[in-house]
Amino acid sequence: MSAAFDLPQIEPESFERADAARNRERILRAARRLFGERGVSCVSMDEIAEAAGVGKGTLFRRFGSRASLAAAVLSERERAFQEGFIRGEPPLGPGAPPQERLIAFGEALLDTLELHSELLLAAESGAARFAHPAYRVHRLHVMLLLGEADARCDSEVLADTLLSGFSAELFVYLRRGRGLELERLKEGWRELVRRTVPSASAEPV
Amino acid sequence: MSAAFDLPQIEPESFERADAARNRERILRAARRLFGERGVSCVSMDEIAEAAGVGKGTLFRRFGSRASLAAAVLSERERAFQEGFIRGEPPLGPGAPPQERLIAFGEALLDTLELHSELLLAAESGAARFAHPAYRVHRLHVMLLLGEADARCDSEVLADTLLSGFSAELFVYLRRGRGLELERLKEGWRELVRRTVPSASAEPV
DNA sequence: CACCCAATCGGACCGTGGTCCGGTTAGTAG
DNA sequence: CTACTAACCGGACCACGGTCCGATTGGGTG
Repeated sequence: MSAAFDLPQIEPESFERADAARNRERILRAARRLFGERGVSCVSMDEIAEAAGVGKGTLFRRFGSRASLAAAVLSERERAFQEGFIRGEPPLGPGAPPQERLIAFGEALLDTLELHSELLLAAESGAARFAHPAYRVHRLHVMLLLGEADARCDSEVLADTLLSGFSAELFVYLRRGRGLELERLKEGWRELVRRTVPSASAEPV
Repeated sequence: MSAAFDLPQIEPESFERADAARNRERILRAARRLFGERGVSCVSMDEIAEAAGVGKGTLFRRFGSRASLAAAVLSERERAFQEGFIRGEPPLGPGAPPQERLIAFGEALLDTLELHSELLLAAESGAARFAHPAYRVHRLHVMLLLGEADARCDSEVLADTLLSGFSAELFVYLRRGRGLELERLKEGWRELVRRTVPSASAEPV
């Protein structure tokens, strides 16, 4: 069922020269440090390159764009998160009814946003969000749960629509701009899922 | 009920010198023309300024940012749209049950996106979307309809969540990136509203 | 060890969105 | 008509993300 799940993670490409690997590590370390010290939005790519002791060309060759670098910094956490909802314990992982898993999934996304909204904001800039492999994994996961719960819906469209509520931009607006509590957002998500997705105990057609 | 609706539209600020007004018009005309001729994303602010016969400083003083200029170009259409759902005919305007109005509202948003996705993409860049007065009007409208249909929900959070499905970025991704038909998106929206918002004929608590 | 070439490096370079400030002008008061 | 000032004008200027290409070097081969 949920096989074929060897994730398109962002990895060191096939074979990498020793100096290239060393530079990737240096860059990631420098980025993590500067982002942590001064806030993601206050660090330029030039500064990261300099702090890493590396040319700007190298930085962009390795990571392609600012958004992509931010995503790379987050990739460890993302991998753990994916592990959690693919092979972890219920209700996030397999075993619980799909409605509950969906609720847990959204709550976990909100927790991630709460911790890393700045980085996610950078990572999603432009249309980068939808291009990123992680988004496809999330979408597939939600689609499967939706299909499991209710075969009648257009799970493809519904999955993207539901996920759009977890954009970093919206989160920052609601949380910082409007000052809403995290718990309130979670309750909103629970309520939305309860209304949208039939629970296991509901009518079986 | 839905009084206090004198919209915070983007207007010529209070009093404007004659040359300032002339320049605003020139800029808008030039922007509309260039956007139409070459595509929004292929026109720089420098080019607009030059085509309008105006300095760059003037352009930015008038419109503040690229996003804001794009929004101004769309403001006429937006005003007509607002007219439609505030004072127009049912089912978009007042008179129809809230569930139907909500469906019509979303379909109209999707039509606007279909026609102007490029401009909207530019207008929403950054967090500009939530800052724009038009967004607040849309949110208020959805909140009122939600409250009318079902007092028990957290209409504030739900309104923002539902509206997030109409971001230009998501639309472009679904429509161009994934090639989904417009009608399919509309059907997805209808289905979502049907599930989320109780119809008039449903249980009145 | 010497050779070689593909991969990598780094910093000069570009176009962009956005800011700044000295000079200019519209509109008013006398 | 003149004088005055607040608002406006324009283009030089800045920092940033991203590209390019000549110089360099890793590391396999004979």
